[in-house]
Amino acid sequence: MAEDGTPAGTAYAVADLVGEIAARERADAPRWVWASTARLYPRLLEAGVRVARCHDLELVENLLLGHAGRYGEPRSVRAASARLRGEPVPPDPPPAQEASAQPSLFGDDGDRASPADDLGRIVEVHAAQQRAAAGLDGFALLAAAESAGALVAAEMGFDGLPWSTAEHDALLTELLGPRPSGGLRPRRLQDLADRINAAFGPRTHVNPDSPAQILKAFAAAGLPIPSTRAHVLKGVDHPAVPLLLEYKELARLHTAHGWAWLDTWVSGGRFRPEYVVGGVVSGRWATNGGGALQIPRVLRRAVVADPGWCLVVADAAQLEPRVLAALASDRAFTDAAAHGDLYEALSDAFRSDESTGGLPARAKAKLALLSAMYGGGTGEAVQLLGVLKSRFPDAFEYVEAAARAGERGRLVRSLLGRTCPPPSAGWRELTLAGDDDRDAPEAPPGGGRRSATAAQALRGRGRFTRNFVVQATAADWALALLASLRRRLTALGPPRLVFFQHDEVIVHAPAELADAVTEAVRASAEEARSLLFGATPVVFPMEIAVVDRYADAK
DNA sequence: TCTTCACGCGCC
DNA sequence: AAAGGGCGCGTGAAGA
Repeated sequence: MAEDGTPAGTAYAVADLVGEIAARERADAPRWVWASTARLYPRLLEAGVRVARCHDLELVENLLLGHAGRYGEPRSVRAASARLRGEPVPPDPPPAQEASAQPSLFGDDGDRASPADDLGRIVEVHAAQQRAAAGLDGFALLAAAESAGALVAAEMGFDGLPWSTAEHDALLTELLGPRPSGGLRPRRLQDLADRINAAFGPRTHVNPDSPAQILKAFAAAGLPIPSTRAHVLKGVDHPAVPLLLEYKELARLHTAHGWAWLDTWVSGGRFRPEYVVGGVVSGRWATNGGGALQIPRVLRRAVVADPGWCLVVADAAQLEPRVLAALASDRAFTDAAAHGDLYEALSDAFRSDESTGGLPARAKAKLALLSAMYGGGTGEAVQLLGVLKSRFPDAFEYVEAAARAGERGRLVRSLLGRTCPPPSAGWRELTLAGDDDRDAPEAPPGGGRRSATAAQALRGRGRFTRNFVVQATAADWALALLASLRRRLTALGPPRLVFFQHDEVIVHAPAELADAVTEAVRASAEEARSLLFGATPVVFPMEIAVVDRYADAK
């Protein structure tokens, strides 16, 4: 359904739906209203059709449900319609079923309903969503940005990230040895495994892939350790330790991003992951398969532009603390965030403090900020948080308030209204947090001290909501950037968004358009800033590199 | 045998 | 006083 042009809900039959959509798009580029971009848009892309704008009913329904504290309820058009009519709400079809069924292009379930029924529900649900969004500050922008993100995600999955199989294979061979046949370990890994066994003595046999066996072997050697995490191993004096550390690093590369990964995920010189918009409650994207958001740095040399093309790699510098500055409107903090290196600008506040060891002032500022946003703070960070609190009280209070809200079982939201899930029933029971109005969480009604488990649950929820307001607003900003950049790139023609990872984008573009793309990225960052924060003095600088290969960007 | 879990590590 | 957010993935080990 097109949002404008044809009167809403007027059904007319067409012989060639994809062709009709292409024609309408060329004629007046409406905002297409459909059930699910993820299910429907790939079919248009296959047919060579791209659209400028859409309204994704399921994604928006999900945002609205979350805002209402009904996170996780069915989001299909059918379910949304049933809610409006007060009818029983059907569960969402499982993803597997979605994949195997051939859905109608616009509706969410074409096999039982007539197209007219589908259309009726779409019109009804769309109208209800628009009414709901109009009453919520920022929500219309959020809905548009989420929908635009869905278009970007489908397009990036379709276009793929330029990937050199030869470079990838060469890297693996350098680090691991030649590709082994069968399920054998690569030579270098087998070599390390043998030496690890030798280091533990003739009577011990360990599989270095088994944490349990490693723990036993260290215990037998008189060196009990709590886990086999790398930072724990680093503190142990034993000849097997350096070998194990090297083994773990290489084994990780082999299992997660080795030849099997290459065979599975790269074809035709492109890595094509499936991005999942709205896959993370904070608004960050997730991916299905391929681990697109966890590509190890060492593999970035395999991301190579086509001949005559370049990669414009852009990331938002220090995005989350800048978001906090703009959210909190902390005078001293926004001044620091008004230009250049935020941590450096904050350093003065931490420089005079000699009692916290040898960390440079910039590192102290960074540690304090991260602790405030993540809810961390052990040892040195406790003291640095104190500095933050006294020098930047509003910024400090902003995240503290979010943490308190979380501990009381309340919901917190991003700037545009993306809302965290409510705590589980188990959490409420454990923490006696059913009473949202009580104001002293550490002194529960009923007298006795709260159990250690309950205290831990409270703190965990506080950390979550503390981080949520910043991470989710950063995701708001990134989505706005993406939507703006997509529009600008369309105007340029060939350049394509090929990668997006929380605060970083890669555009694949003809070399002669590198400057134009760079300018488009800067303009998009600026547009995202003013869309979210209006006239804030906080800047969101982009670090942009034009390179042939991703590895050369930093 | 299949499923689920904990672990450990990659990215932001 | 202590307090570390969000994910995906492959592995070995335990449970059904």
